[in-house]
Amino acid sequence: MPQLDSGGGGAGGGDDLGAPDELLAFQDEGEEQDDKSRDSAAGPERDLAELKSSLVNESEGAAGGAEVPGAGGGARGEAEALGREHTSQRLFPDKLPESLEDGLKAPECASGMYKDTVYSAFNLLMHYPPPAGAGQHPQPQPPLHNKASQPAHSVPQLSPLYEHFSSPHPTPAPADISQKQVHRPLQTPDLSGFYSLTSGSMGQLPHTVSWPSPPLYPLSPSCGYRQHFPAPTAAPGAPYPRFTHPPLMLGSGVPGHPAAIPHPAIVPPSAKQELQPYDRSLKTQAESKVEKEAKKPTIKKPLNAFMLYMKEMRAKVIAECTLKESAAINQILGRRWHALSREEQAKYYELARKERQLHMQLYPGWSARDNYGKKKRRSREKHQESNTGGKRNAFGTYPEKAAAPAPFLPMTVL
DNA sequence: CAGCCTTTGAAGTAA
DNA sequence: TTACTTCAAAGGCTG
Repeated sequence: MPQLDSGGGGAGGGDDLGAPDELLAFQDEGEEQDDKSRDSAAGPERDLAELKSSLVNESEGAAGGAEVPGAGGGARGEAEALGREHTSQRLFPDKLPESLEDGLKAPECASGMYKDTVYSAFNLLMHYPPPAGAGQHPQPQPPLHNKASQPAHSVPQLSPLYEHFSSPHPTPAPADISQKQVHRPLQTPDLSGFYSLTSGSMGQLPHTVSWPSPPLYPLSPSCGYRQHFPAPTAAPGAPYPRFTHPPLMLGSGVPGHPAAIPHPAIVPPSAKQELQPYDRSLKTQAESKVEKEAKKPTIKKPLNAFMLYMKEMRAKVIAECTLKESAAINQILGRRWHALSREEQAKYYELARKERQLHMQLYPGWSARDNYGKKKRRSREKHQESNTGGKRNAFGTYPEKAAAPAPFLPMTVL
């Protein structure tokens, strides 16, 4: 389990999933609760569009610890400022305007959501499936995860890794995987099995997770409020919650095997990068080398706890709040994230930790640095603006606007 | 159509 | 060690 409550535990090496914030985020449970009730008291009648626009306006003006005006926003912000030491400078408590939350409480938002649970991803992980091709490996290694309840011969179930690693894009053939990915410890049955997936072939296997007992939900049907209410009304014994996964492919994952599929985190280069034969003939060797490099599929960063949470909850928020803009959804999810109980968050931290572990095993030579510069960056002006304008720094705090704007120069400008 | 927005966390770089 | 940047997901929006 994550070292969330140990206080001093943190030094777990690379495996330490306890980020600084991880602990701090839990420090004001009570305040959060209070916060929720206050939130709940806010009127649900506001128009969502208005809320969205107010979100923009307030986000722009909310830096520097200024209270965002809004229905009850001041009191809420105050409470959070008092209760959360690490977020005392943060924008997020105020960033999502009360109005937006209000809007999310609109009737269409309270339509019986949360019959699912945030537990799903974590529990799935806890039930990592034994790989279909596990038996084919000569040197079975100890499983990464507790699979006590999983019969080794059963049809592989999806792990959460599948969930978020599965890509809508066709997966490149293993042979295309760069040398780097390569040391992939494919002798590890667990891992090979985990990633022997292809999104294209998984569609027919919706996955349902069974739950011993329905938990209570910390979140209310309206967006972002904690309200313990009985969960799901699903019939006893029925799968709970239903957690549908991307389809699963039953390939072996063994290199060279026809069904072997690389890690879903591997993103094939855009087809646009493919060269026409004519063009190719014109390329110099050096250029070809560059092209070849460019063709290497990108190994994505493993998702962190919040990303996993977002991935799981996004659809619910979208359905519940009829929102589609990710920026707004992410704000809601950010609030919900902080509203989660310690235990609930811990599950995602644990899940993320396992993700990282698995990722490390799959791509021993991979570094986050590998992907640096692969995304187009914002302009320097944007960076400076955001750095002085309320965007959080590396520690999750938000610099005061009044603070002397230390001239910031990006490390690299591509 | 590439990049922005927006969130948190992990990991990288620079000083 | 500290301070900061970049990337991870996602989908509407924008220039």
